[in-house]
Amino acid sequence: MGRKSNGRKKVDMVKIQNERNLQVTFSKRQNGLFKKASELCTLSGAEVALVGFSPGNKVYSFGHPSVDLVIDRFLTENSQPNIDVPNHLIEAHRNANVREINMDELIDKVGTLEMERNRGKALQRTWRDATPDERWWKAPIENLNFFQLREVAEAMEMTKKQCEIEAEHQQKVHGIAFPYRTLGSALAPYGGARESSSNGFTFGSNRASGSTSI
Amino acid sequence: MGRKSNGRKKVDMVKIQNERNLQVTFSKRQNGLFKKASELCTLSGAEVALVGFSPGNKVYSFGHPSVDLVIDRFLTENSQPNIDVPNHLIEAHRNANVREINMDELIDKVGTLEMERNRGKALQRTWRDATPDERWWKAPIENLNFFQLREVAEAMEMTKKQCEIEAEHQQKVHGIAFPYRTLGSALAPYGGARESSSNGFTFGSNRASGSTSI
DNA sequence: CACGGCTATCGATAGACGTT
DNA sequence: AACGTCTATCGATAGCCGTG
Repeated sequence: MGRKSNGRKKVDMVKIQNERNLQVTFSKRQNGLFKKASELCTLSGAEVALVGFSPGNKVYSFGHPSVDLVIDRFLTENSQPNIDVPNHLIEAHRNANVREINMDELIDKVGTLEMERNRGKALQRTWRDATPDERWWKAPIENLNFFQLREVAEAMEMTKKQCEIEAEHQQKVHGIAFPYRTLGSALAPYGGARESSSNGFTFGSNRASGSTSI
Repeated sequence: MGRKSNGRKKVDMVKIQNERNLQVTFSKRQNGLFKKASELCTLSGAEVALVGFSPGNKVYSFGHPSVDLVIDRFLTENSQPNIDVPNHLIEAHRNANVREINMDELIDKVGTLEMERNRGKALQRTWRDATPDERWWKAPIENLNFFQLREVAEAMEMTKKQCEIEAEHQQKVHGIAFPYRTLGSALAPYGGARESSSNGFTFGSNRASGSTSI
């Protein structure tokens, strides 16, 4: 009986010429790479940041605890030797310190996916013909993949943490109590308590190809 | 006769407890991750930067064309407040059901500022008069009053819950566990140690104690 | 503590095809 | 164009042992 597939075949480690295969391969390996990074973080608790640009120049990134934190740390601990990164960028980035980053991350995470699907080029051809009113802005959370969900959840956790800290501060100053100490207890979708690890996941955020109006 | 090895065995995706195994696994997977990243670059010609800190806080990195170049590009393009989209996200949620509205609330209450980072258009009306370069970087949570914080926290809680539910669903479908019950290690500790970086592979050597942190 | 090597498995994915 | 699905393989690696 004819097999439905000849199965995987070895491939030369050279740039793929076939445009279509390149796209598919990039997509698959892209996910695989993220997964690997994620697993490494989970298994060893290491901090990892992964950023890159697809063949189409779309940005994609992954980070644990977050891309910004890791990059920041990297730049910081690496500033001694020196680096090419313009100082103003480092500073700008640094200004987005922990507290702020969380919220930024959150927004990024949630919006990122949709962003990628809406912005620039992609929008022009991919979704232009499709009814824009029902495409991307349809189904938010539902469309996020597992890793993205984790990222979102974590981003929220961290942000909330900041909220609590900030609230606690305000309480000391204004004397108002904050009712959300350990919200974790508020929900119980799962049976038992779980270990909380974390991973970041962010798909093509901004940027379109060189022809965009950016 | 007696096998020299029982062969590979499946391993749970949770932090490895055995210190030695953790070290070995990190080392192996670390190499694997780099290799994957490298292959992705070769096959698709994508630009990738990978930086991280081992459990022992040693720096390691990989980059094509180089870590610095990619990070630089990432920071640059990420600093450009000219991406537009989050809008849709909001509207999408607005049109959606209750659960999503939470995210709306969240973004509405806290996101305005941060969103400038991703929306050039919004910038025009809300913060156009203010120096964009300092506006959206500054003050997110700090500027919220107690009650706003409460709302934010609550919104996040509900949204997170949705994430968990959704994740639970995905777990059933994809068989991936969702490790988010309570925050736990959302905020990773900051160790010290630096070393290395740039082109190709670079492994951190021996640690340096001084921590730079923020 | 970081690697090199070995074996038996587990996991990732090239190809082909279908779906949104 | 980006993803999901399926099959047959190829590649990565857990567990062990040894070396620098």
